Amino acid sequence: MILSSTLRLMGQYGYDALSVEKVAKSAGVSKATIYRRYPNKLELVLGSLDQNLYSLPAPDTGSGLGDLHELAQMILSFGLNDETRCMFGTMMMARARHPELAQAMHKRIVSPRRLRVRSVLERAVARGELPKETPLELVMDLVFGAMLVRLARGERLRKDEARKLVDATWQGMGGA
Amino acid sequence: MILSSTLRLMGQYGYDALSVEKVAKSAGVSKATIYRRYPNKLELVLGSLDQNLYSLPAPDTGSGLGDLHELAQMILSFGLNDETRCMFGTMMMARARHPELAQAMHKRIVSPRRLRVRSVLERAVARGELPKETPLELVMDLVFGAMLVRLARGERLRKDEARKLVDATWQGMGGA
DNA sequence: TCGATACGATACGGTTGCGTTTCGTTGTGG
DNA sequence: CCACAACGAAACGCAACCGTATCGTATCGA
Repeated sequence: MILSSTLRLMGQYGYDALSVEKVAKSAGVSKATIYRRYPNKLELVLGSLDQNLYSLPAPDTGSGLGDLHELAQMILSFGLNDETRCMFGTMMMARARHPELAQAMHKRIVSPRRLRVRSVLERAVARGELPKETPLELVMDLVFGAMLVRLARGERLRKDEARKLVDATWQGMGGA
Repeated sequence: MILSSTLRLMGQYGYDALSVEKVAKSAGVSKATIYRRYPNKLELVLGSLDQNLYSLPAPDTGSGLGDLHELAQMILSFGLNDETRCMFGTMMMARARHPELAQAMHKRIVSPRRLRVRSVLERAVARGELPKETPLELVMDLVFGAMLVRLARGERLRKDEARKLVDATWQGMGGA
């Protein structure tokens, strides 16, 4: 409860504006209890990241392009909200003043999702749907990035735009 | 001096961790002087954004693809630093709790750059290098987004990756 | 029943920061 | 030379927050 409240409030306020008092009140817990379990605010937040790690389903439509579309729709449905924006903003800001936090957020939030997408792409390469020399990191950056930049601007990505985005990236990489 | 110091410290600390005292010390000015000119911290920051607006040069290599490469290299050289990351992080976080600030940052930092890229793309369409129905916003999101996501992860984009990125986007959009 | 452990409520000290106020100083125009 | 405006230095009240400490209570096993 403490950790999930922490995570939720992180998505609402970000690290700087998150206070242990808020977590305590939100979790229905005394502040002392929090400090008995976590030595300080940073460790509390790190703990909350360790506990609840986001995940992405692993689509398997039979074709790499189909899988990519599936993933894009998933992200579109669940990953482009205010909490995600706040999380990413916090991660970007944290890299300068709380590198530990930025690293943990990357490890727990970004990496798992990227691994999912990477496995989809690797399967596509193994099938011969994408050239062997395809720069997979770049493909992921294109897809994730386009969504992230929309999120940053506070504008919604439409479904047809997401489709076009994946198609263009796929074709631009020489996909079959 | 006040406004430029504010802008510089914004790129260093972000909005939350920016303090008027820091601005005063950095600008060699009394805190009272700042409050004589700006009613509060938010207005001070908004003023600093109005004063100094970032810009991008307008390349003209003769071909749309060449222009895009030029722009990408520009962004790569000057736009992917810690300050930019902090600014973007602040903008993303601000959208929830200081919409005014997020809007101002978008207007002063993001929009000018996007307009530059858009004019390059429109010229390419006019030349027939890109299809008339090309979704220009999406093209920009792909290019900017891929760079932004690298910035968010704290990883550097290599020059050859930037080239590949632009090439793939161009080809994916059916560019000539 | 008893002792240990965890807990909630609460207050505390210390720090930081916002925005205000006071007061003495500087400088500039008339 | 003087009046006035702008300024710097410094202190202030106020609030938020971090992390600690105190104390009374509840729970639970022996």
